[in-house]
Amino acid sequence: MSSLEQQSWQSVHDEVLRRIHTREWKPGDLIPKEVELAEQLGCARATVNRALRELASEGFLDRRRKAGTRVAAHPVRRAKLDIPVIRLEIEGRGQKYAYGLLFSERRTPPPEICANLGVTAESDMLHITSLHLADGKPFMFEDRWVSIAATPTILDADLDKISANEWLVLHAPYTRGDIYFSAVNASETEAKVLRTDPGTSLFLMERTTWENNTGITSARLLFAPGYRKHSAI
Amino acid sequence: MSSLEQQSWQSVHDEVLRRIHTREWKPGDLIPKEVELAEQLGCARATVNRALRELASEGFLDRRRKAGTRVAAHPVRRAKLDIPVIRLEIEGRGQKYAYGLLFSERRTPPPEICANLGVTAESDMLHITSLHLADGKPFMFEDRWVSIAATPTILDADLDKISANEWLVLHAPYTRGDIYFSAVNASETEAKVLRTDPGTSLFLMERTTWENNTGITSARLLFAPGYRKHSAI
DNA sequence: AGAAATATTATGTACGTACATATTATCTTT
DNA sequence: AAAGATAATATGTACGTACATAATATTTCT
Repeated sequence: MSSLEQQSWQSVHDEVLRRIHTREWKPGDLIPKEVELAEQLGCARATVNRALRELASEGFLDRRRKAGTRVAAHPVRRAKLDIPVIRLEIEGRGQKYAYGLLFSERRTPPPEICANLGVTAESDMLHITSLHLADGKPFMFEDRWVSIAATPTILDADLDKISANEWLVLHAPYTRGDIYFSAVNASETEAKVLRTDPGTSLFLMERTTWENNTGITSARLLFAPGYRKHSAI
Repeated sequence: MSSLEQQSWQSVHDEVLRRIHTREWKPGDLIPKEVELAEQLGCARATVNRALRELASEGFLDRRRKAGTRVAAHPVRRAKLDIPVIRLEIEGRGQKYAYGLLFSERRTPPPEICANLGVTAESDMLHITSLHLADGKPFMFEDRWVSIAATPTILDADLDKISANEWLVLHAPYTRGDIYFSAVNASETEAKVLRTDPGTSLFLMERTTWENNTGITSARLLFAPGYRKHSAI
């Protein structure tokens, strides 16, 4: 509002957000163009541009060349979800992390894994199941398939010492990934591993990652009862 | 790598990411400073700055003034989760949206809501339960508390026509919010509303929002069996 | 030697200019 | 009037310069 001296892109960001919040600019409204705002607020267009770009990426504004900038008609909130290595997630809660490899086998994948990763049924893959513990209690059950063609060095990794989860993050960065969150009833075996009862509701995270259209790994992460994933917005 | 003519911040972004992916720069490594990179890649420092800033916000780099820029030692993936209005989520799937108000009452909140929103037990609040349907089938059961002090105009809203979910997004923008994702077993009443069996595993989203430390609303969104929340990464 | 003051440095940001690009608006042609 | 070509325009981005800021490194003081 006051066009005093130095303006930072943060202050422009906050001022625009204030006008949206107070409904001075309503959803769907066309807001002044960058040059006008810069003049109003007493700063350079680059500064306004940075602020508006930020607000657009946060979902508050819709911007299009020539058409101008509008307040988002249907504000879509973009939650930022941190997906850290499981060890760090557990240690971040102040709990002691432990890990146990349950099973590891080199074989060809079942149909659903082929479909997920886009590989053939004859692919050379590593199938690993493991359990992550927090303060000695089962925390997460990991069932993972890794393409050996995409990451041959995983055969040298000592998966008794370091989890596939962590090894992959450090040695096989990916370019693209998918995550699905859902809820499932524990099967007999899942319940046994996680020391709970069959039928208990469990939080499931399914992750698939690619490096330039080459499927790397597909994992099914099943969390112990009571797990909650948090996100600020 | 080739320091030819025009360079865009995107190309710098991709080149740096390539060096991280190929482990030319390993986790923890200090990378060249902005001026050096700009020289190497044949562009202005501002361009390098934009690219590195982006990579830092994506979690690939850690940057500190004077200390320089390092490849993130523990890559934390930041998934971006879109939280649209339920109506749009359903329509986006190509299904027909419908909505029914189950219950609406003006009363004082129970202790857990007070704790969530940071309000007193004598607060004037609106308690609303409703059902969102996709193609005529129950999709999501919403149990919501709204602070009347924070948003008095909600008393004028016709909550038979527009859901509280959608009304609040359009009329009560918030500055801060929390989301928790988890899995729960359906209770008797929840199962009845969502037309499933008690004990079925359900995906739960708990949202609380504030406007400058004033609690606005706290909602419990319970999704029908089979629901999966997707996120690209 | 240890503490405090000072210099150094890499990132952070602001500004003005210039040009690119996507889209809309306008004008021409048929 | 419909279709196609052309002009106009708001955002997108690149660059160079200048200065701010935070953190580290160095020097000075006790």
